Amino acid sequence: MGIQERKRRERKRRRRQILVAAKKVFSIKGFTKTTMEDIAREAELSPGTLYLYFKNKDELYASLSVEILEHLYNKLKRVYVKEAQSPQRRIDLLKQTLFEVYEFDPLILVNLFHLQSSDILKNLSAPMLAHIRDLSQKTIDLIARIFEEGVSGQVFIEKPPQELSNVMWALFSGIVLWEESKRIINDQSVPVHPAFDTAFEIFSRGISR
Amino acid sequence: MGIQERKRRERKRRRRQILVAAKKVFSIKGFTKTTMEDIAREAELSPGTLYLYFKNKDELYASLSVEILEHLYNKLKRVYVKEAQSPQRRIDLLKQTLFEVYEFDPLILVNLFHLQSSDILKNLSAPMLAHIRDLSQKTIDLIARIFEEGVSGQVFIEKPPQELSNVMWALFSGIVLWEESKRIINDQSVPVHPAFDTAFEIFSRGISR
Amino acid sequence: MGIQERKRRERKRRRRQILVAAKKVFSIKGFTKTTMEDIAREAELSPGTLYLYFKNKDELYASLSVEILEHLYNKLKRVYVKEAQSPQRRIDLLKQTLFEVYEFDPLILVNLFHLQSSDILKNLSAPMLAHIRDLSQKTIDLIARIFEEGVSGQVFIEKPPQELSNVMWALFSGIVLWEESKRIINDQSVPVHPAFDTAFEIFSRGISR
Amino acid sequence: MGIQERKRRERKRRRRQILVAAKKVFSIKGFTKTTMEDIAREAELSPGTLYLYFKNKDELYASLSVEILEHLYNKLKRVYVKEAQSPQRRIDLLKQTLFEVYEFDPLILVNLFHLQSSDILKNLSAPMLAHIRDLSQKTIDLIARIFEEGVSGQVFIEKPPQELSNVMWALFSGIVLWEESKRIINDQSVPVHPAFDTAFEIFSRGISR
DNA sequence: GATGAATGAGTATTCATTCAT
DNA sequence: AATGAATGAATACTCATTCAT
Repeated sequence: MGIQERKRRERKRRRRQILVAAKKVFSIKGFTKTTMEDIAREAELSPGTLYLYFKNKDELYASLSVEILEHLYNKLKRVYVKEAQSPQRRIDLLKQTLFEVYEFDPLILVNLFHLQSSDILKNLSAPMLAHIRDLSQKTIDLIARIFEEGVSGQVFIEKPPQELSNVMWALFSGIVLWEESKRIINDQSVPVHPAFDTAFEIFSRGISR
Repeated sequence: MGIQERKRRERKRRRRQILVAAKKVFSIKGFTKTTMEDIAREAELSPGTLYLYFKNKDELYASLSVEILEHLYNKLKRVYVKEAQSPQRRIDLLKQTLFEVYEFDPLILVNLFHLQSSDILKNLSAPMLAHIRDLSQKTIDLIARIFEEGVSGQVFIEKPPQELSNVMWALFSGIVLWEESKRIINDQSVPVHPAFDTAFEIFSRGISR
Repeated sequence: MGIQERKRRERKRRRRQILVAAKKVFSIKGFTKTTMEDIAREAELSPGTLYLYFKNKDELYASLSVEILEHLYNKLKRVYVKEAQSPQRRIDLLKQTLFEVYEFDPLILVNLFHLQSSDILKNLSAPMLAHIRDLSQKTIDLIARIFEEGVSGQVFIEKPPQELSNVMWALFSGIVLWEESKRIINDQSVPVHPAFDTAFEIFSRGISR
Repeated sequence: MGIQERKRRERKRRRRQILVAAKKVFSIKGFTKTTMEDIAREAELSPGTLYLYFKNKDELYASLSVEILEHLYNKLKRVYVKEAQSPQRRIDLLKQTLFEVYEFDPLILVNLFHLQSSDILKNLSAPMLAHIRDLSQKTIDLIARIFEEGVSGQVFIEKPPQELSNVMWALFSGIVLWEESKRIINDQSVPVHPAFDTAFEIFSRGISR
């Protein structure tokens, strides 16, 4: 292992060290209330060092979400690549992958939504921004393709798009997600209401017996 | 109408004037970048006046979401109250109500998620906080009840809770919502991918043909 | 006196209060070592207040020089305007004016040189920058005209060097040097005004034909 | 040549390499905006190395001016030393020398003025400071002597103003101004050398008896 | 009630300087 | 000698909030 390689690894280790500290502090104090000094202290580094690895606070914050998105995308690629798999099997793997991501960071949704706010996006470097856009686009495409193939292979029923169904579904699920996020943030053991198991089905299908 | 009453109305009018201005500025500049002076200017009032009607910036921001939640809850109450209605009809009214709310403020989801962040919650007055908790609990209960009655009346199929299905569903829908929010924020007419119409169904039911 | 007028005066008084404090601290500690808090403390105001009257530290610094330039220009205008005066008399008044400026702020040359540095110029607002350029151009033009007319009218008479001539010569040449340094820094090919060839002679010798 | 000698030369070469880089970057970005890393990059060295050759940023900056002052002083010494030369010839050589310095660094006046600011002087090491004071004193003395002897020997003859006289005059007066500004800043009662009363006349007119 | 000038606490960011390798 | 990663002190500037009028 050359000296170059050793340095590269050392650098990666530091980056990780900072990200771990940042994730911890952000999830406790929230984005605004967290100071760069808080993170530095948690990482046992000086404030200045943080800026050797991340352009600014926003970019450090965004990097946390990017990490998970990358993980998700790479996992999904592997799900999709294996030719032999049936659409049904792919759905199962998709679910499993999503759950893994969730276990790694239960706040992923809250963070992604916050990342979306113009507050943060405007301070990111162009490459970082492009990377995020590209990554989320490819992830969405991949997920969509899994379902499309199921439909075209006639394994899944094709359901004609319903007027506004997506938006309404999004609103409905958003409200439930909001409940869910309260549970996560406050770390209370209040489960989502069980009635929603049925609700999701009905609402998204627009079907009843 | 007594002088007391006139004052009360005047006071309500001012409050509304501020909320309208706040909503406008917040949705353009985001929470952090919006200053109290921005809002004051938009409302054609002085900064000091804002504090006669709202305890602080966080409480002003939260009030916007509370307004919509109150609107949603009141609508849903009316949906539920009418005894004669069938569960199916109630679902339809629920969808319609949600869409109304969406039209009133497409950013509602983003705002609710932001409100959830500990950043803001910690600055709210106790009564305000209690009000929000109460309101969201009652709203969720109401929605749940609509589905429960459909199930107990055997109008809807009862679906046994699947292990983790809620969480996975939330993750999946969260990612799609994230896409949707990009569309709203950037005001582009990129619709959610049509494949998701089928995806929602499959994913939430865990069922295929 | 209306309320408007009273406010305008109050505002002007505050501005002056800040400038006086700034001049004092700057001349003791130099530009870089002086902090905005130093100035605020000296002016018995809070740091934030400084920014209600000056866009930033650079603009506050520049305003000090602008003030003197304005004073100089206005004095010189009066010198020039009185039609009946002889060129000789105008030279005397010019010397007197320069000496007044010197007495008001002996550091004027150093400040003008520093102001000239790209460090500061780049942070000034466009109007401020334009004002400075305009003011210095007009001042230089005015001085040049005084000598031109004396020469073309062939009215100077010889006199022995006067006491203080060095200081006055320094002030005069400093202004021309300032012009020259601008030329050097901006790499523009605007030569020093040719009238100064004669001006130097007359000014330094106190002699004319 | 011993190993000692080789090392000494190598050391000098590095020093020069740094000064060349520093001069280039300082003249582009100005003192404050130039970082030590900028200079290191330009010199193709590491930041740490700069500190092996210069105590700190201020001392590096000052060294640039010292270099030129040394050059000027050495040249002038040679002008003066040759006994046989006439005062007139000495004036010509003085002019020529000043112009050389000007060509080497047109920003010399600006730099000297900046060096004069208390900002920088306070950070210099005692020997460096003494060296600067000594050097400038001796340079001024030398120039003064040239004029004194010309006057006392009654040997100047009249000449018409020469091309470039403005620039040369500026250089000359700049040095005196620099002296004058030191006096002002340090509040010392060292008057400008009286010989300059005559010097100004001769130098600016290009005339002698 | 309304104002808006003044406040001053709070923080992201920079960069000269150091020192282990 | 040279490196350059790490340091951490230093500070301009912002803006939510207050309060005398």
